[in-house]
Amino acid sequence: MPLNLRAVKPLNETQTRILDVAEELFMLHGFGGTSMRLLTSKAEVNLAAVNYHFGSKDALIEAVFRRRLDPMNAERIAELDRLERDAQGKALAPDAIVRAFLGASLRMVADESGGGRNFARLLGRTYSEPAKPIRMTIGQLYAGTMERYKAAFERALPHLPKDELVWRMHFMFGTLAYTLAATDTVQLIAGCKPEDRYDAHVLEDRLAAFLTSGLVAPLPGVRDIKKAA
Amino acid sequence: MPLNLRAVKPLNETQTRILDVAEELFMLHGFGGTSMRLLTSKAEVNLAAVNYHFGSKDALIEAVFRRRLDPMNAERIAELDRLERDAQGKALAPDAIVRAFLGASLRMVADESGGGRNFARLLGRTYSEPAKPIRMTIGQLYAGTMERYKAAFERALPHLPKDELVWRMHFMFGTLAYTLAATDTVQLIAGCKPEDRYDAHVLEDRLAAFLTSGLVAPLPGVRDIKKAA
DNA sequence: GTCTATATCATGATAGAC
DNA sequence: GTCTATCATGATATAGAC
Repeated sequence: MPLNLRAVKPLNETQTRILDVAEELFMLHGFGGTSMRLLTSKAEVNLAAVNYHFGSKDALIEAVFRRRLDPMNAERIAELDRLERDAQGKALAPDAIVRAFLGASLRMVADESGGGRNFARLLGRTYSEPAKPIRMTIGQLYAGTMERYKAAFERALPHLPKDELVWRMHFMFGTLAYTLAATDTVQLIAGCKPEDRYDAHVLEDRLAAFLTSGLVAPLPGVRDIKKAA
Repeated sequence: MPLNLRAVKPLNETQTRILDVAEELFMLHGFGGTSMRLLTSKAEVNLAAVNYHFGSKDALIEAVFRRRLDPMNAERIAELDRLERDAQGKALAPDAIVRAFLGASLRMVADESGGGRNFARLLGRTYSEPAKPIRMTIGQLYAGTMERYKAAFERALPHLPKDELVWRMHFMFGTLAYTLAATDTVQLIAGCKPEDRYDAHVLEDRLAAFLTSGLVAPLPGVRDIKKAA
């Protein structure tokens, strides 16, 4: 699936309904597990409508991601821009960078309408999607954002070797992905009060405390020092 | 798929070959994306062999997991037993518990033969598997181990509220799952030296440093204190 | 036990009437 | 734009010869 760089076209009501149902069913059953028959019947559109409006199932998958991911990454970049402007050339605090990165995802989890929440879970799951074209499409949508955040972290953590930073950012993505993918499960296990279950602020505090500590952790001992020598 | 509590039967060569190919193809293409035709032709067994030896595709999936997960969890429990015996009643260090938990997974990544490595990636991916029966099967195979580790962490981190601990353990699983699932990717990105790419010790040091810091992190500030009040 | 051949069904996509 | 009908394909599972 080649990456489509065009801006997302305005959508009519049928297209919106298809996208909404698609992100719910993809989240529940995966891409392969969601048939066009189920999708179109749930969306109350004709079986042929997906092919008419999007061209193919693969193109529909891409449209589902681009509808939310493009604005989400724009938010992340804008937030980093804002922080760097305010810092007037000083390096940012790691905690601030982490929160800037988390914010856009967690606001999506908190989305009252339900659509954003479905997408957040779908997105978390897709980091470990088996189908390579899908992983690559998502990867390309993220590439620019990743470079910006990596540069910010390098300035904030100058003592950290580059490869260690890459690993730690990877760990951070994993934590976030898994949290998005399984939000409902943990919240049940942890016995959250119902009103807090989708409170983005509480979740952001928990994640930021854990991740910031991990990112700024002292370097691993003997074995790594031996490597560095 | 109801959980099968029988011990895994000894396997003949055909069954072993089917399981080996299955874990590779499931890792590469997912469960739904792997057809019995591809699987049996790659394993050089007859199309009917899977149904003859395992009963169905779903039963094969369960067999793939039980073959490796049962011994892996036994290792984790044994390691915790050993640590607690040596500590003679004192609470364990968080770092030691983390390493005990990681060890079994990372030895699997380091498995020279390749089979264990395939399984590790498959396992990482399966934490966010859409199909609920599969998630539940895996969850049940883990349940006992989880309880033991949770109890150990509670003793090691007595100041940590229970629900915060559950979240942080969840974050830990996410990091590990994502690392297992995407091991090849990061190691390429991070530019590891080829000889270190599957060095379980180096990876354990990196993960343990990150995760231990996250687990023992100071509690999140204002908003969480407000909640506790 | 192994294999061939096949039954049965569901899928994604499309042609063509309206 | 929407719908019905249908095609070609590939899936799991099994019956029955050897």
